Amino acid sequence: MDGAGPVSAVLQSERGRLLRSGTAERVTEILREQITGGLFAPGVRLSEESIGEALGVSRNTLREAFRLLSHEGLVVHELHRGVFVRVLTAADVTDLYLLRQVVEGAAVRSAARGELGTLITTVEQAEAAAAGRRWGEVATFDLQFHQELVSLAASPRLDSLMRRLLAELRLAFHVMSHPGEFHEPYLLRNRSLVSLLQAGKADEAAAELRAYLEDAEAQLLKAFQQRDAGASTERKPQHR
Amino acid sequence: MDGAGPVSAVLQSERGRLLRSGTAERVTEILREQITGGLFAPGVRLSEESIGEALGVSRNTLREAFRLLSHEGLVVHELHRGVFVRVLTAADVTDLYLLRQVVEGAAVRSAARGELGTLITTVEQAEAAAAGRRWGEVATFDLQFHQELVSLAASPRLDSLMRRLLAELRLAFHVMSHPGEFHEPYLLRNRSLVSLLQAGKADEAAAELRAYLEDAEAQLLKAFQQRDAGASTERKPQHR
DNA sequence: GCATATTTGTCCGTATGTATA
DNA sequence: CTATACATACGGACAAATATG
Repeated sequence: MDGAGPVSAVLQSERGRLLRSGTAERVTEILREQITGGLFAPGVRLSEESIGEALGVSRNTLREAFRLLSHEGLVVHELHRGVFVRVLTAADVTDLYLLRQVVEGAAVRSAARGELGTLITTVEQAEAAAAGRRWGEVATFDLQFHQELVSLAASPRLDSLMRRLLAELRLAFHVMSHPGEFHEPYLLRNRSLVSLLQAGKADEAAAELRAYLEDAEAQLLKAFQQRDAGASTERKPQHR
Repeated sequence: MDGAGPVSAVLQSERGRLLRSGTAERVTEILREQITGGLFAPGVRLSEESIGEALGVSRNTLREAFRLLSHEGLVVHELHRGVFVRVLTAADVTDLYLLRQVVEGAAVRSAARGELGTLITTVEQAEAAAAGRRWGEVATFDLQFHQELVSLAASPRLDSLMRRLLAELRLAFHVMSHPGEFHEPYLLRNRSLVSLLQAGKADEAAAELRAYLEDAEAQLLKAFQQRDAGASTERKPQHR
């Protein structure tokens, strides 16, 4: 056997030991990482039996994890059909970037000179990764930068909202041919954004952010248009 | 027996018939209504056995519903201790109103003259309820007004975010002696808000909204301070 | 501090209904 | 239309942690 797919047996080694945060939570984290990481392609059905067996958890526990992921929007639950990795549409991308504008915009305005140290560190890590052409790390640090940007607002709910937003966005990145390189041209803007924040120029920082988001959205939408244009001719059974 | 508490046996009559949206979803809706409606006091533990028996569902199904409610912030899941109705703090109130400012503010700005018809209707329903001193309806229509305000932004994610925000907020309202009357003084502001929107005066509408939120937050915080001040002397076992 | 009872966490087996080949 | 696969939901079981006396 062992044809369980991309699901690793991470849990197996820890099974039977004392559980710090509950099996369902850990299963949720693992699946979230697998989904946002692209190991499960959008539209793929997540079988209760195969995944449950691969992770060594019962279907009951797995279903609890599915409920959480469904609430986060990473999977879609269809009654009596199962859960499927979310397939984002162009409208979803537009909506996600509207949310980013609202959330990050508010954070920038309220973050006139907070603790910018971690922000600067992250920018430099991203630049170093880009210099080494490690695109995967570039993407990670870029997203981390914007997460930290929101954290300046010191709002727990904005933080978790942003975390979920970025998780969904990672689903969108996978429609592009080179998701990692996507982030590279925006590093300069991240840099100038922190400079403006350091100088206390909140309005200009907000404008810089808006430009960043508009360009990124446009670039993503272009990739989606290409995908949707080729979807009619190619055989890509969306799962039905 | 029948000492199952405030949980009605709504499900019982429908059991066995075809289920349109899954038992777990329906249990979630029922419990959400019971919690936000105040039938379960904040801090109360939701027993799997008693509630499962009262609703006529198995523990597994109930636990799926608990996961959803936990993700919405209405209940808190403590490992090996169970789920408890969320007890909001003053910091939570501040955070919730920060979110409201961000979300509703964005909606007002982007909603320069959308479809204001439903909004006006809701304002008038609220005013009629206030005239009849039906405070429960006043509260319902006031919240509905703000939900519809956000819907002007035409963003599915902002809509669901606002819905969850207001559900959490209803938890906060229950710390006041007369939660219903709380909303009455703000109806005039809702009215003037739509007038400003109709006139296309987006900036003034945003200012009116801000004043609304600041006053409401201050009033809520005052109630929380009274609660916290009396909490030390009275015996109110927070569940531990 | 200890022994006991209660409750949650997790798994398993199974019956039923729904969707799909 | 039938058959098969799978999700849905239930109920029982046991271990582990917590609450109680």
